[in-house]
Amino acid sequence: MAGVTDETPGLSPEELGAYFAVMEVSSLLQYAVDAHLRAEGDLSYVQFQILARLVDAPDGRLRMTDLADGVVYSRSGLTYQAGLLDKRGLITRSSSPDDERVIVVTVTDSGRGLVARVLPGHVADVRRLLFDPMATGDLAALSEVLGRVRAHMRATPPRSAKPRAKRRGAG
Amino acid sequence: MAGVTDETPGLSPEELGAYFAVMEVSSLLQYAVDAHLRAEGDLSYVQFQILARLVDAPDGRLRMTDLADGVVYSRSGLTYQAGLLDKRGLITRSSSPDDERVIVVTVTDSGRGLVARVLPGHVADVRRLLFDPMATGDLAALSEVLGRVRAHMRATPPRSAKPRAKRRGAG
DNA sequence: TATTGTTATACTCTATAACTATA
DNA sequence: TATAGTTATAGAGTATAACAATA
Repeated sequence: MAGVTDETPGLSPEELGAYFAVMEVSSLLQYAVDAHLRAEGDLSYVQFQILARLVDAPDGRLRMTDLADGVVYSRSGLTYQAGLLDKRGLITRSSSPDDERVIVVTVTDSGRGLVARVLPGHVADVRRLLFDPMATGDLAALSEVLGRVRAHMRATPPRSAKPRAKRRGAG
Repeated sequence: MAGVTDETPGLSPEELGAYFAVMEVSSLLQYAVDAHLRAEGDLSYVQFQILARLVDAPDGRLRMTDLADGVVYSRSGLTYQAGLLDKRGLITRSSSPDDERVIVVTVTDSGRGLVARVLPGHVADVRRLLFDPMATGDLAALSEVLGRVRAHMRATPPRSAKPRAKRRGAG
């Protein structure tokens, strides 16, 4: 892409390289991690993220909306995934006493067990691919840079952020 | 995930944070960029990558295999995407005189035009999301760290790296 | 036989819109 | 009316295996 046009705006060669590096590293990392999760636990990365969030939540419970917010996907997409996890006995769903509209998702022991089973390999993958090649100070540097970027991203809705049934002001 | 088990091996809280940051940043970045490409040029990120690679290649030509290697996907997946791009007149495909098995993919002027048209916005997205929030020195630091990681990844086949065509041993 | 690429096919995933029900 | 979630459905994308053709 370096020579696309003579007036390619904006990105210096270094920036372009950094951008490509981010995308390639994350792509390969996700590919490897996803493959491992599927092989070890028959879980997609999304499913693993859902379970991991639940395992980390107080009492292992979260509302559907909380999960949807975290995993970015649409509500119907989450319903689909939750249906699969439910069918496998990895989670349960029950309506909340406080608000009958709300569905509370809870990880089952089986779900916890599965997470515990795939986690070591998952972590090992991440370590091998992401952290092993790093030099001293790299971790701190990466954390700081990406921390800043992430904070900025979170504060800046993508543009056409469609909070589905939300968004009232702010056109 | 911090408290998954008492003996979660491997990753320190800082490493876990960095890992999550990498995945979240890349995910949001790709989501935003993909949305822009679709809106501006009716191109998926994968399709854009194919075109961008071609635009950057000598004479705007690459073999199918070269493209498949770069985009990671399966050969049939590339054939599918190439079919879509071909149908839209953004690329052409012709067999190589050197090796009749080989299909050479070439970007058309139309394809170049489309890339040129969506590139400014694409670049602007990347700048806004990835580089604007960075502090002085962040770019260099990120490049160095991820450069190392990427080099390591490239040198280390994921695992059962598909030998491209077949696999006979290893079940 | 090995390699390049296509095709047929089945499947996973995601998004949209319509719908139910609760608040 | 607004929110939480589901369902119906349709479409994009991907992987696998069988296939044809060339080396």
